[in-house]
Amino acid sequence: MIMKKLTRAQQKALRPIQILDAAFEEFIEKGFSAARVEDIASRIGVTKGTIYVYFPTKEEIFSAMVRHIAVPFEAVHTNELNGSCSEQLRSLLLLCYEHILGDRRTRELLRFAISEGIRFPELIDTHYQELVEPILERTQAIIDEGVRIGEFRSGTAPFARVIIAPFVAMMVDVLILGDNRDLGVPLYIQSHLDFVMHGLAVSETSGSVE
Amino acid sequence: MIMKKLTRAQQKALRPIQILDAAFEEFIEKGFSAARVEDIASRIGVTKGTIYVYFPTKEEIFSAMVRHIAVPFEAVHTNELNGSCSEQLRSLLLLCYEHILGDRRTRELLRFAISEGIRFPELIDTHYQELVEPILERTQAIIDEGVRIGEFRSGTAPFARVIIAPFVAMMVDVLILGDNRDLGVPLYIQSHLDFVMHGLAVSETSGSVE
Amino acid sequence: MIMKKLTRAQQKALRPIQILDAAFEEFIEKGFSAARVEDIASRIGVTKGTIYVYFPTKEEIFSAMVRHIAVPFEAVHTNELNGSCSEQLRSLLLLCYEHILGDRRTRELLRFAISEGIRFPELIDTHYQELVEPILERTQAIIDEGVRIGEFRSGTAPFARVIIAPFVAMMVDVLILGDNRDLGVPLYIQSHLDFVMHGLAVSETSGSVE
Amino acid sequence: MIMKKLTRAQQKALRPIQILDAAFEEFIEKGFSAARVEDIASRIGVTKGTIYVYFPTKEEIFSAMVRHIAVPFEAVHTNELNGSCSEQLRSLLLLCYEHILGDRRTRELLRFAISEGIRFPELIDTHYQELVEPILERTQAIIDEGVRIGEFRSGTAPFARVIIAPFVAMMVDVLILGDNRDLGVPLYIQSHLDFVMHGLAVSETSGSVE
DNA sequence: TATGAATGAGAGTTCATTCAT
DNA sequence: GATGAATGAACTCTCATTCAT
Repeated sequence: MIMKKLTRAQQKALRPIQILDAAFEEFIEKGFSAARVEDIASRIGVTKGTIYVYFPTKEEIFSAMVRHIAVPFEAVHTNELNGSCSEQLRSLLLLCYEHILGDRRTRELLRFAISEGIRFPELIDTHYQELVEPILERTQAIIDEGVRIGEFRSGTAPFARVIIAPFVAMMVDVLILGDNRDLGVPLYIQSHLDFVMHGLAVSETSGSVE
Repeated sequence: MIMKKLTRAQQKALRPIQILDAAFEEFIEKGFSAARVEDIASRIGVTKGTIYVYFPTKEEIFSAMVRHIAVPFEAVHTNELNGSCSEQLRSLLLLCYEHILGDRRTRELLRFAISEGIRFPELIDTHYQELVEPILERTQAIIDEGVRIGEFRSGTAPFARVIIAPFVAMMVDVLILGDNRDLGVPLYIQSHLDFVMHGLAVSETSGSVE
Repeated sequence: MIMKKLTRAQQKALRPIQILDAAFEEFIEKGFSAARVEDIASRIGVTKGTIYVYFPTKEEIFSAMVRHIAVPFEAVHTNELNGSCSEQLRSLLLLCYEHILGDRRTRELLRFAISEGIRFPELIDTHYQELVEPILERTQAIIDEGVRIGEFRSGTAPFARVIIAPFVAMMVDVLILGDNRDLGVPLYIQSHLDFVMHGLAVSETSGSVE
Repeated sequence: MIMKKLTRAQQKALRPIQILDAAFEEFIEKGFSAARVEDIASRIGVTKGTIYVYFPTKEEIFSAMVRHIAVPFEAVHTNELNGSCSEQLRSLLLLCYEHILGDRRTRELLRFAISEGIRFPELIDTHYQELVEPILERTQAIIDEGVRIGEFRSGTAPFARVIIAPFVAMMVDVLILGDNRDLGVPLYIQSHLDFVMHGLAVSETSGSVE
């Protein structure tokens, strides 16, 4: 089963992906400027000259890497969400959390948007298009439906952003503290869901709060 | 009133601060690695050499700058919050929002924590100690009190983090998109507050939601 | 008549020549150092590797190219020159001018001698042996004969070099300005010939000039 | 009298000139592409970083060097030429020859025009403006006057270029062979002058030559 | 205190050359 | 014979840092 040697053609098709994966790690650790092309090369056991066979500049490596990791968060659209609107929203949020904790790529895209967005504006667009907007749209759709059928109370406009916010905040925590530390994620998620459900619920006693 | 010439002593006391302010701007725009000591110097009309009179290395400039901008978010502790727990929480959150929109320093500290935290671990500590923890503690205190006196429902533990989250998410948006774009902040804040109040309210009908 | 496919043997025999022709163009445009082996290859629709099948180093390509283009200026010896010595000289000079304007190879050899002669001393020898000396010898022979039979006046020694000089100067102009610009060549040639004839003529009034 | 140490200010004013002089030598020996910035630096005992304090790119060093060496050949205009037109022309040509043999700068400018003119078009302009045109203009002026007063015969138009040509051809010889070889310059000059005088002389016997 | 010329250790990039396919 | 992926040495250019003035 072990195939140490790939054919030339296989190797060639693989190289750009290997490079971008290696670049991903280096850029995360060092940032764009501090990352060295040679270190990217070392990670996959080639010399820096090889990198330049596939990409003309370090900038291009970075941009290509962003495109490489920014796979659209399709699950958010394709996943069939069942049950009441509450249940759908709950499923959607859980889907998001799984996505962070499992997929560094999407999470690190946020880091790049924050740290390199000024120099790579495309990054910002990519981040919003691939991650933020899909989630916001789906969320808002569920809320709207919930409000329409009377399952959720009607309220102030940009609800979706607020409802999604704890998920974003957790991404930030993971980015800063790393995913090996215990951030109390399960309890946090529970709290988030609990809160969302209460916040959206049609309640009689809430009239006087605001 | 115009004081064109400062005494030498004043000048001397001022320089480090000028440098750190200039460094702050450069590090935001370029990041630690890409920022040039010479550009920091240019911003205050001196030359490279002068910077090294006050700081031994670029690393030191960065660290000192972080300490310089990370003024503890004291308002969060000193401000007298009046009224019911709801009102106090509301005041606290509004205080936070004012803090983002008015004070780039605290906001950019978050950027540095995300972008340079790996290389400057102190940054992470600073960010949590100066910004995150004070807010969380005060928030939690209010919630606890609210629960104790029956104003808020009792719920799952890390409530404070969830309640603060929309504020964090907005910081991230401002970091990524800049503060000159219209991010719909007033409405967002209203939505956040509205949501928090409903989520914490003691409601009768919410029993079946989760 | 159309021969799209050459036999392998023909192809093989052709390649080195194709390469040297392509190399000639590249070396003219860029000079030895700046010319890229890959660009030479592109010109004939092959890849770098192919070049190295035929030539071991870039230096060798250059040297071989020089040998390739430095076809001895045989016309200058073989051409039967008829008529008086004046007429012969006139024919010889016209032959040289045709040679410049029609044949870039010889002309560019001069460029290489000037620009790369220091690093490729053989170039200098080649240039003198293939171009300069044949012309000088033939010229001097005609002059000597003219002087001997009293058709030309006798004069100072290195006449041939001086007589040939305008032709050299025109080569230089073409090298510098390119052969697409109008350099007034026909008139220049006329002037050159006119001048040579007067300069060599046995005159009575010229005694006092020097 | 020996001053090993110059003041800072003196040193600084000197540096660019030192660099350009060193660059001149390197560019002559190696050509633009093959010349190394580090070698230019070594020649004046500094490191390559120093070069970049004064010039932003190698291209700029080259261009600045060309401007540096291309001092207009003013002697050709300012020198008072006395005597008959023949004598003036003779003096002018001798002036040119002195200029080649004494001043490498002007001579090497011709080499650069030939070898790097394609990539640095300004070089060509400079060479013509600073060297070629001044000589041609002055020469033509003398010829015209000589013709006007009947000292020279009238002839075909671009006489000046032809008359100057032997001087150009000798420059080329020196460029190719170096100025340490014995090129028989004195005799060549004598022959050139002799030829020019005969070629321009008003002669009775020359009618049948062309 | 401030300067800025000089340094030198890199970093990005290029390209002649090799060699397995 | 032809390819082109890979190499690695070399080169240009950058910039944090030093230090004499």
